[in-house]
Amino acid sequence: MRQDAVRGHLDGLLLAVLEPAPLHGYAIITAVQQRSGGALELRTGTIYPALNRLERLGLLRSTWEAEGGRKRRCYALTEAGARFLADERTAWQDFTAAIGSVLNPVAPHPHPHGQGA
Amino acid sequence: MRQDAVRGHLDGLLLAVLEPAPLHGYAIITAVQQRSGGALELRTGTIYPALNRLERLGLLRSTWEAEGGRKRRCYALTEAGARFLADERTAWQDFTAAIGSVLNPVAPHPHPHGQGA
DNA sequence: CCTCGATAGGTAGGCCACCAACATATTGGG
DNA sequence: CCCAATATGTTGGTGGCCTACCTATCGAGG
Repeated sequence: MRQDAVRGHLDGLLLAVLEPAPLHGYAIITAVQQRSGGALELRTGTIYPALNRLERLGLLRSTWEAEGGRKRRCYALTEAGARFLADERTAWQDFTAAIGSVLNPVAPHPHPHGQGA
Repeated sequence: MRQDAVRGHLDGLLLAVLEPAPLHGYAIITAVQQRSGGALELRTGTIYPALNRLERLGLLRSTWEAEGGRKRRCYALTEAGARFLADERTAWQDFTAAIGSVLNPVAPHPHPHGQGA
């Protein structure tokens, strides 16, 4: 799959994987990969700027945690983030419905006994 | 809806509306608009370059037709175009499945009485 | 001890598909 | 005559994701 295809839907993906529990960046990548059955492989250059942006927007909140001597930046969904995620889910459904109805239109009456297709 | 959202799916949309019958550019715009229930409004600056590209790729074939004194360039799906459209439909399903499974994961069994999972 | 792969976080620059704006021409109604 | 709708295109800009790169820690193996 073209990785570029996530364009416009990245924010929703990030917020969605953070919904059950906070995660750090590296874990977000693997979570998206696993949830999508390996289809989506986000890059660090993609998610870190996005996570910063989402935090600036108040949709995420990050805290530094120490796992051993290693530092992790853990991202958690805020209430605004949860609301935004709900909107993104609605937008996603509208989007797929729109594209889908063009790509696979409902057949205009296949006509059981007409002078056929 | 962000028009930009069609990014990466435009080719499929164009081929799909040309599947039932050939259309000229202006009619393609209105066809996509109608089929999507008004959600998708493509611009001339979007579709004309795309149509030219698809013709160069051999997925479309165009013919100039005269409606009165007015000239129309009519685009028709080629066999290669029909095959490409089939691939695009498959890719669309894979894409929505991937994003969808991240955005709306199957709930891991709230489970009334088991130590599930 | 040193190296290497996995883990972890991050920046800089490039690409390209789509968009906004513009240009042109015909037809028909007010 | 002028304007809106129909009809086809081009040019330049933008923005979001990717490629490539950099730093650093930890554990395993040589």
